Amino acid sequence: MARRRGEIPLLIAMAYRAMTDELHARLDAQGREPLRPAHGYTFRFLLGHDDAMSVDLAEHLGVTKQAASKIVAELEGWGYVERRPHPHDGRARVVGLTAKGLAYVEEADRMWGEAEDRWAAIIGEERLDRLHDDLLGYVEAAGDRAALRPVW
Amino acid sequence: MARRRGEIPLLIAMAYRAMTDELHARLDAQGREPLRPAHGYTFRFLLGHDDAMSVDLAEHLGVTKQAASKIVAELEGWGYVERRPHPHDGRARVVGLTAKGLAYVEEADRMWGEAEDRWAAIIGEERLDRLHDDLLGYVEAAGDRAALRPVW
DNA sequence: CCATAAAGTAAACGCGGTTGACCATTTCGT
DNA sequence: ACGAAATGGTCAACCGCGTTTACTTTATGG
Repeated sequence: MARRRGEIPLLIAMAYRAMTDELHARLDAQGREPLRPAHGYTFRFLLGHDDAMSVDLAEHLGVTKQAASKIVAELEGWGYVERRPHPHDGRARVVGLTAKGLAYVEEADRMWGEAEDRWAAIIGEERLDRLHDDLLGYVEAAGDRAALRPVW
Repeated sequence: MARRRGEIPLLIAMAYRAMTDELHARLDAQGREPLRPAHGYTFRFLLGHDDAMSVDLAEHLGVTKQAASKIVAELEGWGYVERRPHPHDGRARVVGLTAKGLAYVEEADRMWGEAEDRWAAIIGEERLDRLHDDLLGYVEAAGDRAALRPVW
């Protein structure tokens, strides 16, 4: 297919939009709390950082520590995360996923997996593998810029 | 490379984030008005819809007509778009890009093109072509869900 | 030790969207 | 053709979610 220069970023934006749309439609149908992308990104961050503090989350999401603190408080109220005192630092609190939070991530992964399957049905598994590698190549080259965080 | 199921959507999110980040950093450096992604999406929509009304833009962006109207008013104030009375409908106003608006889209396309070039340097032109086709395949299958609009 | 930095909290504000009410014009049903 | 409903647009009030500003408490390092 002919490719106009500069078209790929637009396609990425559209694909991203379509996929998140689909996920959130399914989440709504489950009658969950109104989770936003920032919440999902929070869960993923906590998964990979065992003794994370609010301030670490703030840096990862690219927001102020107050905003991160609000997000954590909200998620704590819903039972997705919990805060414990930091073992060595009296000022700090450690944020961690609860069983409910972990279950959400697994559920989301299943849904993303299904989206992938539908994609695979269109272009095939091998091309999906290459797509994965190509995306990974770009993301790794982008470094910190490619953090998993909200767009605006 | 090994691929975890459900990983691709996350990579798309990261790639999207990295690319928009890069574009907006460049726009800031140009000393432009503080254009947001919704503005860019507005320009693209106007490009493809010659006699669009605010209400059409609202539907495209997935916001209320009041919000779309605010966006148009703001862009009009900055000189990127103009509003003219609708030829056949006394209630309506037709929104169109000005020369400045058109120039912005061309500038953005150049920047996206450069982002593509850097990507091509990593994975090669042929793979970029396939990436384009694969993304297009997904986006076309997603239909209306894959509109070019903000994510949340 | 004491000055500075760092984690967290609280309150006021601001931006960008929605909701609700309304006007003017157009379209539709009978 | 005429009245009712629908449509494009605007205005004002509100609200969610982030920032700014200010402060408290605990660590850290000359």
